[in-house]
This record gives sequence, structure tokens and C-alpha cells, in this order.
Amino acid sequence: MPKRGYHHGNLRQALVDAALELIAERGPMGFTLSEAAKLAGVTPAAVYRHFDGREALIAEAALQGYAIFADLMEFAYDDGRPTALAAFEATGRAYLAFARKYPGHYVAMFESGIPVNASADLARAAERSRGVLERAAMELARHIPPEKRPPAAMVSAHVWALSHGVVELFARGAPGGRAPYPPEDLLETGVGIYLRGLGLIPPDT
Amino acid sequence: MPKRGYHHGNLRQALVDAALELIAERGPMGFTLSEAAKLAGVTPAAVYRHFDGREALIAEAALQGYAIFADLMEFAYDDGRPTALAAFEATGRAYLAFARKYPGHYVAMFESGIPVNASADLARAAERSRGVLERAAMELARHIPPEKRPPAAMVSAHVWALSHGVVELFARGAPGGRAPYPPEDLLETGVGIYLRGLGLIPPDT
DNA sequence: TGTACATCAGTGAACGCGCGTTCACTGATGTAC
DNA sequence: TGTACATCAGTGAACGCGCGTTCACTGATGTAC
Repeated sequence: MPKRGYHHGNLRQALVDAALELIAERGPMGFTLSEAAKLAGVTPAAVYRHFDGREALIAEAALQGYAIFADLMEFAYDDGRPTALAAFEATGRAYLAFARKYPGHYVAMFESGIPVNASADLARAAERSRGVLERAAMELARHIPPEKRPPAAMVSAHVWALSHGVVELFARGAPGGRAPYPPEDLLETGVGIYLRGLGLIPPDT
Repeated sequence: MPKRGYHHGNLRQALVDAALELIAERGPMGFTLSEAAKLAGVTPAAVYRHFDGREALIAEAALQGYAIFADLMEFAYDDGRPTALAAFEATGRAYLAFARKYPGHYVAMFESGIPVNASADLARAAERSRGVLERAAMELARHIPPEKRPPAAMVSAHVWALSHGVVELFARGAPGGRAPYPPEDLLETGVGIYLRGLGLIPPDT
């Protein structure tokens, strides 16, 4: 829709997209409201028709990110098919894929310092995405004898932390020098060893 | 040493300390050169006697961080005593302890976007700290039968990623809501399960 | 011990700049008749 | 189909502010004799 001229057509979303681009490029603190406006082809003052300010703009970006993220995770989990184990691993891979494909959203969600309870919508969206990973962990844990079964919330926290660490350290500019292995491999092998530790994969495969 | 008056005495370090405080409080992008100068009780122009600019100041903070970090890791590793396993676990704990005790340094090192190869000194300091974890992983791996032994660099990357993820997600403001478990416990259990997966801890303990 | 002088760390005024935010406005779009 | 009017998204000028950076300077400290 090449709506040009005085009225923009869909400035609200254009501003979010501009913010995402700038966030991905320069970090959550590395851009200004005016830059986002300029990138969207609009005067800084126009932003105030749609957002209360910079914070609100980032919050909207994070919100959209959580929605996409949750959808992706749910799709990958696929209600636990074909097996709880395979579905769990797919969820981990989806995490990394999301971080790769939507770097702006990822940073807005996890590095912008925006608290999840900044708004009810945001809290709900974040809760939904966390829920998928936790459900995957819970289904998986059912295959462990109860007396040595760690809480599902703990398992999902472990995998989440490992995934996040891989993204931050090895899937980006990488502060620790270049990545020794492709991030995908690192996550795959890491989760594999972890699942062996839980007794969910036979030790000799 | 209450040196007051026209000359500061040790402005260079005072500026680094001020920067660290501001970084810990507001993130690597959340402070200005002028603020750091003011916090050190000095005119913005005075900064240029000691640093080329904001970047150089942060780089110095990161450099000092890497030095402390490497020392801490080496101390915790203690040349593999009492056992390779115990020393490895101690190293992981030291990682978390460092992040807790030196938040400004930690952020300057891993979240400021300063590339490690910004200077030779920085690269060397970063290399030294990474070396400790890698050596710990290598010693540990010697207890695994060679044919199923993952490369030491991979093991250390796994543990590093897990530690970093725990720090970022659960040891701070925490984007995913409040931490479900204390970060120390999360790392301890996570590493424990991982080491079981490597066959380094018997599966029934 | 005292005096003259060199050194140099930090001052303070100045600059140009881009920021966030406000405001009355303008002109494109949609609707009623 | 045409005309009059209401709506409202985006303009552009204006503001005060704090930033980074420069510069000639000042005054504390150290040293030579």
C-alpha cells in the first residue's frame, strides 16, 4: 500500500519497526526517539500521536516480540509430538531460531531493562511464552522416576539459561572472541548432555 | 589519603570507579562522560587528561574486570585441588560470585558491546580468564573415556553459557519475572545434572 | 632553609549540536445531505 | 454527483537542556640551587 503524502497510513507499526531495526543495530539504549521517527520518515512530534514516549515504544516492541516468541515456541512444541523428548528439543531450537531471526525483538524483550510487569498485556504475553517451555519440561519430567525428578520449573530455568547464554555469548558480536562452535551445535550438544544427566537419554548414545 | 583541593591525587581510578558505579546502576549506555566526571567530583574536561573519551573509560573498566575475574577464577580453581571435579564446580561458583560482587565490571565486560580485541591488553586479560575455565574443563574431561569425550572447549562453552544465562535471567532485575530459585542453586543443580550427563558423577547420587 | 622556576592536573567559559516535548497549524480523508 | 463540514494525523517552529569537546588559564606540587 504505497500511501504517501501527508498521512502515513500505518505510522504506529512503522515506528515499531524502525525501533526494532535500531535496537538490533545499536542496542536498546543506542537510539533516540527522533532517530526512530526519522527512520519512519516522519517528524519527531508525530510519535506522540501514538506513543507516550521512548519507553512506551520499546515496550510495544517487546510486547510484539513476546507474542511472536510464544507462537513460535508453541508451534515447535506441537503439543508434545512426536515424543515429549523430541518436542522438548525442538522448543530449545526454536528459542535460538527466534533470537536469530528477530534480534530486535529479542533485545527489546531481554536486554532493554523493561520490566515485564510494566503493563498487564506485557506480563500476560511473557507468561504465555514461559508457560510453553515449562509445560514441555513438565511432560518430559514425567519420564523420570518421581523420587529423583527435579521440579519442572527448575528444568525449564536451566534450559532457558543455557539457551540465553548461548545466544548472548556466541550468537552475536561475542565478547569472548569468536564462537568456538556454531551456536546451534553448542545448544544441541549442551541440551543433549543435560538430558542424559536427567536419565532421559541412555548414556551410551 | 584525603587529598583535597585543586589536585585530585588519583583521578584516573576515581573516574573508573565512578563509571563502574553508574554502569552497575543504569547499564553501559545509561551514563554520560559528564556524569562520571561529576560523580568523581571533577569537571568534564578533566577526564580528557586521562582518557580519550567515554569508550576508553569503559574499556579500562572492562580491563580491570577481566583481571579481577581471572584472579578469582584461578583462585577458585586452585590448580585442580582437591579433585578435578570439585575444582571445576568451584570455578562455576566463582563465576556467579564475581557477577554478584562486581556488577559494574561484569556489565562492562559482557554487555557493553566493547569488542575484546579493542586493545591488546584487553584481549590478553580476556584470554587469561577464559583459559582458566578451559583448563578446568580439560582436566575434568580426562576422566571421561576418550571415545565419548567432548572437546574441552565445548564443555567450557556450555558451562560458561549456563552461568551467563543464570546471571542475566535470574540474578538481576530479571525480565522473566522473579527468579523461581536462587541463582546459586540454579547453577549448582544445572551443572550437577550436566556433569551426570558427562558420566562424571554417578547417576544415582 | 629559602627562593625561583618548571611541570602539569584540573578549571571554567565557550561552542555547536541533537535531544525530548509543546503548540498552534494545515491539509488529507471520510461522511452527511 | 457535488458540496460543506468534521475529524484527526502529521507539520514545523520553538523552547530549554545537557551533552562532548576545545582552549587558554591557574594554582598546587616538586625540584634545583
